[in-house]
Amino acid sequence: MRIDDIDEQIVVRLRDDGRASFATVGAAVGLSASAVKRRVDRMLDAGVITGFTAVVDPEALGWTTEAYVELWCAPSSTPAQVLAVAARHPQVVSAATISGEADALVHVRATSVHDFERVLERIGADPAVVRTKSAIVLSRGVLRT
Amino acid sequence: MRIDDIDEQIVVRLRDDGRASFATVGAAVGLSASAVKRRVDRMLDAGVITGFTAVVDPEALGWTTEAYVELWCAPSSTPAQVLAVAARHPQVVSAATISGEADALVHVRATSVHDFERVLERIGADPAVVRTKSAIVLSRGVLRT
DNA sequence: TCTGAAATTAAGACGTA
DNA sequence: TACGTCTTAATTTCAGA
Repeated sequence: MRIDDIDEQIVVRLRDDGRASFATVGAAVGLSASAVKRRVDRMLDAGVITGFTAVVDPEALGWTTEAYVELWCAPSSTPAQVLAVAARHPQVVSAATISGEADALVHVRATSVHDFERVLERIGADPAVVRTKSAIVLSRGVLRT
Repeated sequence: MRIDDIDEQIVVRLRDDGRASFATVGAAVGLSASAVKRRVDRMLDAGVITGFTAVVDPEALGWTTEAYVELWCAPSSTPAQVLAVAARHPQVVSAATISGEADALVHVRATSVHDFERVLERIGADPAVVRTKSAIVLSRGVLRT
């Protein structure tokens, strides 16, 4: 899909405030509300904008423990299978196969260190996973997801 | 702040659709639109809900290269300083200090491998950073951020 | 792309339990 | 304190130019 300059400006405004009215966005980018809506609908259809969401403070909801886990997978299993293993747990925020020593990197948010330990055990217990190596997050710098 | 069961349900709905109307959310959780609005406003004030945003497909906007970079920082510098270094680059999606061997882990999105190399060089050139070790993302599994 | 009208929604005031 | 209802202003949505 073709994204022009105005589309990008619209995306920037909507990332900044996902509930901004089309009229407000239009005023900022120099279009009418309906023109903005049509562009947004088009980007939603094309998958450029996946959707809208509320940004929540994990700590406030009790997700106080955060960690990154490197995964080594068995020779007989594919990294894709390992990702599937990770995705089964609701504590897994993201998972990706990577270059380098480990095969995959998993981002986990748990309600406690104990909760994290449980997830780690379950992931490690899967036959597709040979070894794990985890690093607990001490403090957050940026989070621009 | 006290979050009750209904608040959590509201958060779930708004995470699923950040532009859902208060009436729609209310119908789902058994409240009137104004009651939902009051609760959402309260959660916004309390910082439980940080805001609303459009979820964008990075690939569609040209951010095709993704990587994780481990950082080792100089003895004279604090991990917090290292995070600040990372945060200066718009390509840095997130940064956190971690336990384990490395001092920090940085999540980067760049427009190309070349673009990523440039960021990596700049971060590595900072006096607070002693060493970096990066892993390029090969494929994404989940991304529930 | 804009305009304009109809339907929907947001936002706030008011009364109640 | 928290809820629902009601009212008004703003917004969305879709038609047509």
